Formats: sequence, C-alpha cells, structure tokens
Amino acid sequence: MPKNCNFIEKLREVGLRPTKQRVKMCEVLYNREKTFHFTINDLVKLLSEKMNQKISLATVYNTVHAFEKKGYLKEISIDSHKSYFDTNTSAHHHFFDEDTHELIDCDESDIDKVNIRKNITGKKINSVEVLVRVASDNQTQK
Amino acid sequence: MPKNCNFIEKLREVGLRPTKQRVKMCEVLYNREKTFHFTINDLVKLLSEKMNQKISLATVYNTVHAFEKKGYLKEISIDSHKSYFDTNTSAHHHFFDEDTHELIDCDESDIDKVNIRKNITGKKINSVEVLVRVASDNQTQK
DNA sequence: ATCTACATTATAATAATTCTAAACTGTTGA
DNA sequence: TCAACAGTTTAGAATTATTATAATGTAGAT
Ligand SMILES: [Mn+2]
Ligand SMILES: [Mn+2]
Ligand SMILES: [Zn+2]
Ligand SMILES: [Zn+2]
Repeated sequence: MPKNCNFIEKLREVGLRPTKQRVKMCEVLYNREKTFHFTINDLVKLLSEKMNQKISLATVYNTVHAFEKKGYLKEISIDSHKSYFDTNTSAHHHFFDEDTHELIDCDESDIDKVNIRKNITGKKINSVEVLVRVASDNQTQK
Repeated sequence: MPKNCNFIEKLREVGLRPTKQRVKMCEVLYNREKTFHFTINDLVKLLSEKMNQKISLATVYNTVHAFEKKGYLKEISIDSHKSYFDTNTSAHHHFFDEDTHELIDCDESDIDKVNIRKNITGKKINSVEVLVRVASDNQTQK
C-alpha cells in the first residue's frame, strides 16, 4: 500500500492520471527485482488473477502503449506472431529460450561489445542488439 | 523458361509438386543476385503484378510455410506486427533501415564474431544474431 | 458537492493469418 | 492415351491480435 505512492507520483510525472487500474498495472510491472518480459495477455492474466483487478483488454493495450511512448516500456521483436514488452528500456541483449519461450536479459558482462566494421552509407546506428537463441542441451534434436 | 527446370527439379527433390504457381514463386524468390527479404504481401504483389500469376493468398501462405519447413526460407523477427521472410536461411546479421523498413544482410566482414562469455546453464546456443537499427543521418531526431 | 477533462469499458472494426471444403490439376499406371 | 487419385489451389469463412468508437465513469480542481 505505501509503495503505491511511488507509482502515483511516477504516473503524475508522466502526465497520466493515477487511476486504480494504472497503479495496479505499475505494481505488476515495476514491483519486482528483475526485468519483466511479458505479452499483453500475460499482463491481463496477472492483473485479473493475481491482483484481482478487473480491467478491460483495451485499457491494457492503451496503457501499455502510453508507457511505451513515454519510455517506460520497450517492445521487443522476438516472435513475429506476438508482441513482447520489456521493462528494461535500454538497448540490451537477450537470451531466448526456445523450449519455454522465455526471454532473459543478458548481463553487461555476458557478451562483449559488438564491433560493427561497416555501416550503411548515410545512415547512423540507432541500436545494436544481440539475440542468442538457446535450447535444452540434453535433447535429441537433430 | 529453361531456368525453370532448376526450380521444377528443386521442388521435386523437396517433395512438392512443381505446379505453375510454385514455379513462378520460385522464380520470384530465387531468380536474383542477392538475398531477398519480403513480407507475404510483397510476394503476392510481385506475383500478380510483375509475373502476371494470379494466385490466392492462401496458396502463398501455405507455400511459404512449406518452404520454411523445408529450410528454403527463414522467418525473421524484426517487427512484431509483420512477418518478414528471408531467402538467406543461415544464421546471419542484419541492418534494419528504420526509415524505409528495409532489411539488409550484413556481410561476414561487416561485424566481428560476437563473443558470448556466459550462457544459460543447461542450455546450448542455437544461434547468435545481431540486429543493427539504422536511420537517416541528416535528420532532426532528438 | 459539482464540474470537467480524461480514463475505462464493452463492443465494433480492422488486419494478419489460418482453416475449410469444393473444384482443379499433375502424375501414375492401365 | 487417359481415367483415377492424390495433392493443390481457391474463395471465402473463421480465428486471433490489435485498434477504434462512443457511451459511461471517475480523479482532481473549485
Ligand atoms: Mn505494438
Ligand atoms: Mn509464421
Ligand atoms: Zn530485456
Ligand atoms: Zn537476411
């Protein structure tokens, strides 16, 4: 309960009204130790099942995209069939577990700086991100 | 006309019947110097407008996915809202032009080998791919 | 307490993709 | 050569993810 004050302020700063739906959404998104990777459906389920917050799908979409525009969330393209979002909004690298479909942030130290030798003429580099696809080691998979 | 024989054989080898739709599709996909990156819609348009091959959307989807399963095409996740496919099926790196939404293969020499220092326990690395997002240099974009 | 701008909601609309089932066609072997 | 069959194409329906709409609700100011 007291923690929510942070979120209320946070929302205000960004120009969003701290409604109960948004505060609950903040709790789900940001009350955690580690980066949170999720789909819209993950988030709706967490809100309704774990947080007992009835909320419409449209509100979740709208608010997630509002957060994204404000730089509080980042959309990640890992699977063309689904949108993943990430509470870590910096450019960073990922492991993607192809068994569980889980996204995991790489630590800074996990991957050396990527050296780009040649760029497209007349273009500047906005971001460089690495995706490492991993899968179970002990599986018979040709 | 003589070139098509290659495609007819290619299709046969893979266990697909060399129908005129599939042969035309092969021409569009593989009769080119460089890697081809496309969306399903790009392909349908090329087939109907450039090749004068009337073809249903369902057939394009089915055949593209058949090729994908056979390892003749690879799906690329660049934009969660659209599926891109690639005639280069090896693990490789890309530039993505955020102005034109164009995907461009990196040459081997463009990017140094990516050094992964630490992996997820019990998992093996299936692929390591880099995505470099670029945009116009001379644009006012904060 | 009332007002008002903004938010929430259910529902409709749209877009991408997949499914279905009937019509069609490449291949085989009589 | 040609019927028969199995695989293929097709139009359109169904499904799924996402976005738009417009009526209703509510936070925050006065
Ligand atoms: Mn999106
Ligand atoms: Mn696909
Ligand atoms: Zn992340
Ligand atoms: Zn490519």
